[in-house]
Amino acid sequence: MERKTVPKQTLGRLPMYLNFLRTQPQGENDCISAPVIARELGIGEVQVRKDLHYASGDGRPRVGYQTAQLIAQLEELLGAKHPQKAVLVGTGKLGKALLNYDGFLTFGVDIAAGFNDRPIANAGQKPIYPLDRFASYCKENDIRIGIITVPGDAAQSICDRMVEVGITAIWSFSPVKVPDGVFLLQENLALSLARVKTFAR
Amino acid sequence: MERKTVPKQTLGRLPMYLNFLRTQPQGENDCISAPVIARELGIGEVQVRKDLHYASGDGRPRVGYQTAQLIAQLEELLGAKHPQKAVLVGTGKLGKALLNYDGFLTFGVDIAAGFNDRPIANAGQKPIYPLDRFASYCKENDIRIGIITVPGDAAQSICDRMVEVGITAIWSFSPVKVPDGVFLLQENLALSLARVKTFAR
DNA sequence: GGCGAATCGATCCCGCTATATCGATAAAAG
DNA sequence: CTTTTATCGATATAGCGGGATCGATTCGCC
Repeated sequence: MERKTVPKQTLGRLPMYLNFLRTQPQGENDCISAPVIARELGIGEVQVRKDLHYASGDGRPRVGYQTAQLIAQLEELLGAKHPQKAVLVGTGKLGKALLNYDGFLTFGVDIAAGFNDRPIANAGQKPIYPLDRFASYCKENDIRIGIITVPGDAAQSICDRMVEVGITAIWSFSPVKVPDGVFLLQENLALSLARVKTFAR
Repeated sequence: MERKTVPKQTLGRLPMYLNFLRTQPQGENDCISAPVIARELGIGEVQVRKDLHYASGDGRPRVGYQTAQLIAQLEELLGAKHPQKAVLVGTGKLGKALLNYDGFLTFGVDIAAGFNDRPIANAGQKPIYPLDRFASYCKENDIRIGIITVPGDAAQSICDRMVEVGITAIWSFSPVKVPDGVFLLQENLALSLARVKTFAR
């Protein structure tokens, strides 16, 4: 199983498979087939096979893939066993919610610290530092992942600072733009809700 | 300007344009051109024209688009002109963050009230009611949109109650199942962050 | 009024992704 | 042992989105 370039879209779906598989009952040698996964997740059957082929490559006809093995392979490909540290800037309600959510670790991301322009007490376990320690902290800890949960007008400047200290993947809840070479997942909660609205009858 | 199917990717960028345009100074007849927008947002110039064409269709050569008119057209396309009420259940950190976020109104959704199983003070403007008033409130206000921000184990029962009172579109941050005829947008923040991580080098 | 510059909208092309199809294979059934 | 069936992996096809190009149009300037 050598490095073939995994399509971006596929890369985006792999965590979904992993998440689904983990919720499946697994006996010792339980197997699961692509059609089943496809039906559960509402994806095309062929699509699933193609995606999984990037991670596994050994499914058996008539039975599918060994669940436990497939999970392991997905975790390997996604690096879930090698957690990476992330920082979060903007510890308002949303920021705190993310900071204290413990579900990220199961996908190999550890939000190591939060930052805020004003000192704020944190009810949870993660430390919250003032913003002036941001750059030094990121460099010392070799941070590559940044999360932006500040109000819109401050987002871009935070984003720029992140890029400056070497962060290469950003998850932002406010609109920002990044230079080439930096990955950006733009979350738009308002738009999501707007989409929900269009289906309300 | 009649119905053409707007590509999903485009739909994702439209709020970005709207947001940007709203931050622009607008005199009476100020205009803005696609190349300018493209430069500001870091998008291809042609891309911008194509996207805007779905909403507007009347830009003038050498000047561009009338800013105010373009904003209005984008708002129209995004449905911001016909606000609809929604309810939110689960006023933890995430729930409160959404409840007090004022960006939803600009896209045509008004979260009218929050609900919680235990009485909780709200720092913001929106009321938070105990859960036993949920059904009556929804029926009295003809609510069609529900937001679920409760912990995973309680989500399904909340979801069922929503369906029961006539809610037809649900935005959930915990995994739930809905019957046919009810639209569900399943949000999974852990998955999103996992996706971000796969791009961090 | 005519010329040049800038921008729009339309068309074309390319690459990527999704879907459909097909042969191969392994388990199950008879 | 043979047949049937479900599933895999590979290949072919189609559709969509992104980028480039081009003629058309309008404003500024002479």
